[in-house]
Amino acid sequence: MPRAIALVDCNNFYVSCERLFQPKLEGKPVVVLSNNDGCVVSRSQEVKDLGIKMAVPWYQLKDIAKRHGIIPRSSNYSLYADLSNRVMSLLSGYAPQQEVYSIDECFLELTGIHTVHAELAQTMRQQIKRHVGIPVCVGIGATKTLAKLANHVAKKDPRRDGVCDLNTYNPSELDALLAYFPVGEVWGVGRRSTARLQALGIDTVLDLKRASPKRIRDEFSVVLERTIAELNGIACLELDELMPAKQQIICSRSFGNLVGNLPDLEQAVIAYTTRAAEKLRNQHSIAGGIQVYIRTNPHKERDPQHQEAMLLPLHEATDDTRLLCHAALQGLRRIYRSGYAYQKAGVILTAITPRATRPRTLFDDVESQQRSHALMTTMDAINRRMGSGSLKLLGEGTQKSWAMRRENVSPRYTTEWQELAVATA
DNA sequence: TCTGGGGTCCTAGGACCC
DNA sequence: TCTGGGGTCCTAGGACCC
Repeated sequence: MPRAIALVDCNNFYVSCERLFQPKLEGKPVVVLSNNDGCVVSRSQEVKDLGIKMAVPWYQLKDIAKRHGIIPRSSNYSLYADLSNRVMSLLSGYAPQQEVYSIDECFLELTGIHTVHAELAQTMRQQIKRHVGIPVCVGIGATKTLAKLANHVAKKDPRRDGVCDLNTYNPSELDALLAYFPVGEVWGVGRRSTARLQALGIDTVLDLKRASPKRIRDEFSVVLERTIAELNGIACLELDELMPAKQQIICSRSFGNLVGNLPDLEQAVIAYTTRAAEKLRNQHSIAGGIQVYIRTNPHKERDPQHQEAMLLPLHEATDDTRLLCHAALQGLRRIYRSGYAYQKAGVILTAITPRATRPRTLFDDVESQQRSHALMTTMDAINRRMGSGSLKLLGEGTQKSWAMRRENVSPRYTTEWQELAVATA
């Protein structure tokens, strides 16, 4: 029995979440926008049919949106995360192994499950539709890369009813299918590689499957070499079940309005560092360094441009918001230049290690470490109970001139008491 | 006027060591 | 004129993903 891996992927996930609580959006062209209502990050089928591409800036669509009545929604990540958890939890019951790959998709290990896989996949789809309300498609193949491709087929071809199992194809049927898809559809082949592959005459997925692994490795990378093996049914990528601790934690955001003065940048950097430190403590880690960066808007080519980053090593790894903020602010003050209109700032926690294995040194101030830990634990507990941001450092400020714009936001139906959806059946 | 955010992996090159 | 070689660790940057 061959290896069988399924990829389950939610259809137009964010749009589907919005529709769940606003049925009047059903059948209408809907987009979900990124922070600051900047770019399109999720499109309903109606919008895809209009030829609108992913990640297009919203302001460029104002005309076409008006003509076709496209409805914009600001992104609402707490709602999406909650619905994602429900979908993943249901799917975990279908296989001995599950890898949650992103907010809207997961891999399932179906090898050794002695039912017709396509039927099992239909059962999954129906159960998720009934119990959560989100439509999904399922692709099945001998490797992750083939499962991804199968999912793509399931989504594109309406006759397949949302499921495609490539393991049921014989070799020549499979190759015929692969010859139909352009090489850029393959997982791991991005824009750059697509152009370079085409220059070598590798246009379709089948061309890549038959390409010389050695040549591809020499001219591209080991990553693409592995992709060729995966297309040939040789699994190189295993399922990662437990989410490993993050090796870096990023918190960055574009501002709602451009920011020129240092105090506002400091507020933003404190807010981002606070968020990053919470994530760090959530995974029980400490960070050995923090990088801070700021940049002007690169799209405004005529404006004076400045972008700079600085990595601050900490002489002692920590998860203390105060110490991390202190370092981040030091860095910010050194890279900041007056006279520029900054559009974005961010912090990256690096050199992350588990808190439990923190090395002890002669100079450790154990008592102050314990005090710090107690304070942070209390702060996290209060924020969990009273709502994120209830307790924070003074420097973060309360008048956020830099905060993002969200003009079309829907309520957080499932995670905030005040915004709870009331059943009106 | 208005162009996202958060990650991973790989590679090349520099610093440093013996 | 001649200017080792091999190893490790770290960082920056590229490419990709959703």
